[in-house]
This record gives sequence, structure tokens and C-alpha cells, in this order.
Amino acid sequence: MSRVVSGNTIAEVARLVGDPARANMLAALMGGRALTAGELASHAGVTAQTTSGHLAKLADARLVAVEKQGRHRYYRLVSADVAEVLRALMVVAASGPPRRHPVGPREAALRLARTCYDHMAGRLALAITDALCASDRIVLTDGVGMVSAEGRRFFRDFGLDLDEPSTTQRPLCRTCLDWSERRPHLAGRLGAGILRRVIDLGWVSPMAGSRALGITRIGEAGFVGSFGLPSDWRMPDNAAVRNDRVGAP
Amino acid sequence: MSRVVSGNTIAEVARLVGDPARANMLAALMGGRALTAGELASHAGVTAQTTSGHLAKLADARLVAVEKQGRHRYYRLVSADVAEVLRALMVVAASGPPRRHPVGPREAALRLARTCYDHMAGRLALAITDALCASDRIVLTDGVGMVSAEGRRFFRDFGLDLDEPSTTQRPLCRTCLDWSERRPHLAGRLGAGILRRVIDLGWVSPMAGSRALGITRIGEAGFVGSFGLPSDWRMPDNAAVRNDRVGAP
DNA sequence: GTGATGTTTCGGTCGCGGCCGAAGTCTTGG
DNA sequence: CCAAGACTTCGGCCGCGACCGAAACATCAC
Repeated sequence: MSRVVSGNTIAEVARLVGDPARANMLAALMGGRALTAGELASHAGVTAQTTSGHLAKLADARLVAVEKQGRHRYYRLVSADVAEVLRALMVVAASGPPRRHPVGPREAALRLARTCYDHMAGRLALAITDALCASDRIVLTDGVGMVSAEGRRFFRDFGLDLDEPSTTQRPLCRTCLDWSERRPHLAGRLGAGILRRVIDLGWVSPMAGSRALGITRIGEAGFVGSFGLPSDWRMPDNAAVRNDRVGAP
Repeated sequence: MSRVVSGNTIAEVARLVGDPARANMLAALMGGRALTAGELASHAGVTAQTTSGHLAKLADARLVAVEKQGRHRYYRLVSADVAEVLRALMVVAASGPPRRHPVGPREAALRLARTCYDHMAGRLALAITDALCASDRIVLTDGVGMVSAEGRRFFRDFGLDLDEPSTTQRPLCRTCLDWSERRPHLAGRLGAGILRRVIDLGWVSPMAGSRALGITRIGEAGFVGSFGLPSDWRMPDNAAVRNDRVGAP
């Protein structure tokens, strides 16, 4: 309840993320949707009282924002900057020695296509990313990316105008590490726009109670035809093996 | 001393950064140079024993790497990914309500030109970044960037071959928030290369015991002539005012 | 109104971990 | 070979904060 009158230090911010319960809540909020305190409590595995305390701290530090709606309180990440911190932490956390059984979504549906924050992840997202790169519609170098002029035309035809002034500071085109496939997929405003568009088009539909996406339009009149996906895009990508990380230095 | 056998969780990583002493050490290592345990102790303001414990934890979690050299032990950040976490945390930490007196380097020399990690910061760095953008040698959109073909020619003439295969995964061209001016300046491999080159050329010289850079070659045969800086590049940039952050949501 | 549900506040317990003093290991310099 | 310096290990103190039970508060359904 006490107001933070001046900015935080990086230690204060990190300390807040450093508690497992709070980290779980924040990770749950990376899904992009606002969640109620109760939902976050079950994600974190602690009681409602404890959750309430945690959320108050996070709100005090302006990591999450809260919106009252009836007897529910909906919490969401306050900005893309906060999501960026979590994403960077995930990269470092994932960069340790590989676990024996690759951690990540267990269900096949999740591995195939799911949402990640506000964009797509899973094999479909990787196939789209690869196809956009192969056709020079986007250029990814070292994890950052840009959209070519041809790409802008392509996306405009697809129903996304990338030239309209952005209302947010958020990067247009960047990559995000895919949990199940261990390779980067497309994120940023472009990644978010693509997800929004394919939902509007009815090519995918979010499954209730899960981040999985049901794919309803695959062939020539859908993903394969529009993006030029290869026929074997459903296969688990062995590039992940090539990109394997080395162990100890 | 206990070995971490599998990767960390994001909470574990954040928890390590969440201690003020460790955060100070890591922030000090953001300067890019490897520092001894003793130096880190003074940065953190704790005793050598305490520092030793902290560094052991950080090394265990593979956030820092250590190199023995005689009776000194030099510690450095283990990867650009770790630096990215710290940078993202700084952005969030800075995004609170603005402090009454803008936090940032107090000394005029630091505001004018200094090192930041391994590249340049301060008004000079911003002027260079702006000039490179104005001449289409680099293109920055939403915080990520790329070098144009003309830019590659320019940098080759300048003494930087950007086409040589990169030995690291590090992005070639990205931006980094400037603490004193509150605007992004050029970072990434390109930013680091420029700093290295202008030091080699003798245009700037690091000041002992400080991150400040002394500027020794300004005019036509130096920064202004080579990069095409405007004559008023020393003026505090009012773009920072325009980029002001909004307060509460 | 009463009861049910979602959330917060209060009070108290308890364990983790940061901290330092003292002592030990390793390296260098004389 | 000994002393000084850099760093680590050990042991113990102590405080912060995560946690939960109980109760209060808020909102909705009836």
C-alpha cells in the first residue's frame, strides 16, 4: 500500500522476480492475458493471502498493473519492458547445461502451435519464421530482425500494415526463444500482428484453458500457401541439435 | 562449490541478481572489463569473505566466469545474455516515476562521453548514432538495427570490417538506453567496434579510474568530419523531453 | 437482509541467507 | 624460507521476508 515515490533499483526489481511464487505469477502473466488473483495463486502454488501480499509488492514496484472488475481483480504485466526482463531471464535460465529430458511443453498440441505472450510459438511458428526468412521477407541477424520492402508489401497484402505509426515503443521484429524447439521464433509487434491476423482469418483458434492453438487452415488456402511452408513443416526440427550449446567452458 | 547439474530457473537467476551486493558487482562488470574479487568487494561495499561467497554463487549459476591469474581472480560476465538481463532490469528500474533530479552521471565529462559496457555513451555517442542514421549508414527501428550496404563500405573505410565472420553470437547492431540522456545509443558488436577503433585512432582516451572518455580529435579530421556530426552536437538533446515517459497508467 | 465467493489485512512462526571475525590455503616478493 | 597479500572456508549471529490461520472487507446471488 505504501507508494513508491522514486524509481526502483535493479536489485529491487530482480529481488521481486527472485521469489519462486512471484516468478511463477509473472511467468503466467507472460501469456499476455490479465489473470485474477485467484488464478495467479493457483499458478504460484500458495494460498490466497500470500498471493495477495506478493501482488501488492509487484504492483507497488509497478511490475504489474491491476484492474478491478466486480469482485475480481485482474492483474497484468505493466509494460513490454517487464516482459523483456522475464524473457531475458528465461534465456539465461535456459542457457545452462541441457537437462536430460528437454523441459518444455509436454503435450503434442502445445509443441505444434501455441501462444507465447502475444505471438505464436511451436513448430508452426518456427516454420513460418523460417519461410519468411527464406523468402527474404524478413531478415534475422543475431536475434534481431527487420522487415524488407518486399516483406512490407507481403504483410500489407496479408492484412497487416507495418507502416502505420506504432503506438508503442515495442520493437517491430525480434525473436523469442521457443521453449519446446529450442530455437528462436518471430516475436515483436510483427509476431503479435501475425497471431492476431491468423486468428481473425480463422486459421487458428485458441483452445479454452490452454495456450495451445488449434490449426484449422493449413493447405494452399492457408498457412502453407500464404507463407510458403515446406511440406514437412510438422517434423521436429533437427536444427535444434545443430544449435546445441556447449557444456562447461 | 557444489556443481549445478541442470539449468537454472528464472527465479533462481533473478534471486541472485536481487541482492544489492551482488547486483552492484554485476553492474560493475557491465563495464566490460574483468575485475578482481577485491575490486568487486569495494564496489559492493562488503568484506572480502562476503564477496567470495557471492561470487561463488554467481559462478555456480554461470552468471560470471572466473579466471585465475597469479594471486588474483578475475571475474567477468559469462555472456552477452547475462548483460542483456541486467540491461533489461535497468530499463524497468529506470521506468518508475522520474526522480526529481534526473539520475545519471553527474560529472559533465561523463555526460559528454563515457564507456558503457564495451561501447560509447553520452552526448557524443548519441550524436554519432544520430548522424549514422541521418546518412542511412545504419537503420534503427524500434530499438533494433541493421547496417546498410553503404554503411558497410563506410565502416570498412573507417577500419571496421563488418563482413568478417563473427566469432560471437552477439548482435551486430542494437541500441542501449543512455543513462544521462535517456535516449538509445548504438551498441552491439558495431558499437563495440567503433569504440575500439576510435581508441586505436587516438580520438578518445579512457580516463584512469573513471568511465569517462577524453575527446582529443573533434573537428574535420576527427568525429565531426568522419561521421558528419552537426555543429551543435554538444548541446543536451531535447529529444529526451519528447521521449518522456508517461506516469501512472 | 443472509450466505457464498473473492480478496485483503493482521499477527505470529520459522527458516533461509547475508554478514562478519577468525583461521586456513595459495601465490608472490624479498 | 618466511612474511605479506589475495582469496576462501568455517562458524555463528541476526534480521528479513515468505508462509499460513484467522478474521475483516467487498461484491454478488438470492
